[in-house]
Amino acid sequence: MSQEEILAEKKKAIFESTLELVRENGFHGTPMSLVAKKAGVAAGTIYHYFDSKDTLIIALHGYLRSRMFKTMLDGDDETRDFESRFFTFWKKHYHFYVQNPNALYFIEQFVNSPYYERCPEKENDRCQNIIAQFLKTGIETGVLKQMNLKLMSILVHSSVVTTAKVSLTKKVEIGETELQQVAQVIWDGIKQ
Amino acid sequence: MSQEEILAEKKKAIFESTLELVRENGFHGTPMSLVAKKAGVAAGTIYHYFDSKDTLIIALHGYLRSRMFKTMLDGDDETRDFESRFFTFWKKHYHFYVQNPNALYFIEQFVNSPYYERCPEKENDRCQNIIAQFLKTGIETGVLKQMNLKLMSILVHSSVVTTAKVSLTKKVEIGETELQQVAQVIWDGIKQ
DNA sequence: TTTTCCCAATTGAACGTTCATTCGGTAGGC
DNA sequence: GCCTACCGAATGAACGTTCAATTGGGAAAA
Repeated sequence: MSQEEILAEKKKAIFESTLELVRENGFHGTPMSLVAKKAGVAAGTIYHYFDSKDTLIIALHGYLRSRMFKTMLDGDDETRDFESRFFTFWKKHYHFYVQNPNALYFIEQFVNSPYYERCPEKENDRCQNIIAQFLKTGIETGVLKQMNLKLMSILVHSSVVTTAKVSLTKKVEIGETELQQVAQVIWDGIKQ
Repeated sequence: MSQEEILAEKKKAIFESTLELVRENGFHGTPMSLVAKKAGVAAGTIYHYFDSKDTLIIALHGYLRSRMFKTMLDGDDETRDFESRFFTFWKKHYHFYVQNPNALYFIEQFVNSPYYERCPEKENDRCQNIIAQFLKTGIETGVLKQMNLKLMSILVHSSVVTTAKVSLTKKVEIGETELQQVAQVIWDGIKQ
């Protein structure tokens, strides 16, 4: 095993530990000592990889972003018609969040906190960009309404996030029927 | 001025102070000493009204809820047709959030934090209930799609919140046109 | 091949600070 | 004289961060 892989492993352990603890206890309820313990490293080790707690949290956010990015890209069959591509797309995003609840809650906490202000990638939300790029073709080909692209992307994205949160908190049982219904609502809303 | 009103004034000052500081610095970046200073009271005084910092924050959340509740109820003209009532309703909600950004950000931080788990009013979200009650008549009269009421309410509510956040962060300039557009997307999505 | 040396990785106890909370005391209305 | 509202310095625990010490693997020297 190479030096680099070991390095990556420790870093990853710290990330995973932080992710879980922040989800459970929030930013302020997550002491570095606990992060260290859960990650199986010494407290000082964290500071070998990150300058401070804030840096760690901002880095974790970036790490989650890129993981999400990778997951969300593949599996799009461009030969199919735009409508069914939209539904597949929407549901895939939904499932990603449901399968990664820790990431969802961390990110939601993060973007609503003052951390987000200081976040370098704030402007270039790649996750939003993936959606935007997809919707763009829909608008250009006249399948979707003429509308500010960014605005439409955010609306679609927020519907996914909202539905995932509803599902995870079990406020409403989300089966295949409900999933289809919600996606349909958004589709009917944006289609020309 | 009655005893009660004086009491209300100090309490309110503490609430407002907390609200502003939490919005700016997050929960963990808001020490009680600062809350006290900004509210113009002694640190100990806060503990005359609240058992702990957590209690204060949960109480503030309840306080904001009831203020929102009051604001959002009035101004509905039941004689008009359902569609235009929906648009007025949607926009009124939007404007409330835009005019109370501190409340919006506080609540968004709150509901995504572990505080929310321990929140007694978690189940009975009155704000969601107002929306639900309104949409209910729409579903019953066949103007809206047949769909889980709670789910529809949450979707509508989240679209309002999302749009307000977009507007406040100026990611997209939200004028009357854009506002109408977004409301239209949601309306087209839920209408029968 | 063996020995030496170096440096990055790692440790965890110790430090200094920050912060929530406490508490003894004052003021004033009833 | 009692009770409620209020004060703010003092307290002690918790926490982020530091640092002197240790390890181990690999490169350079022998």
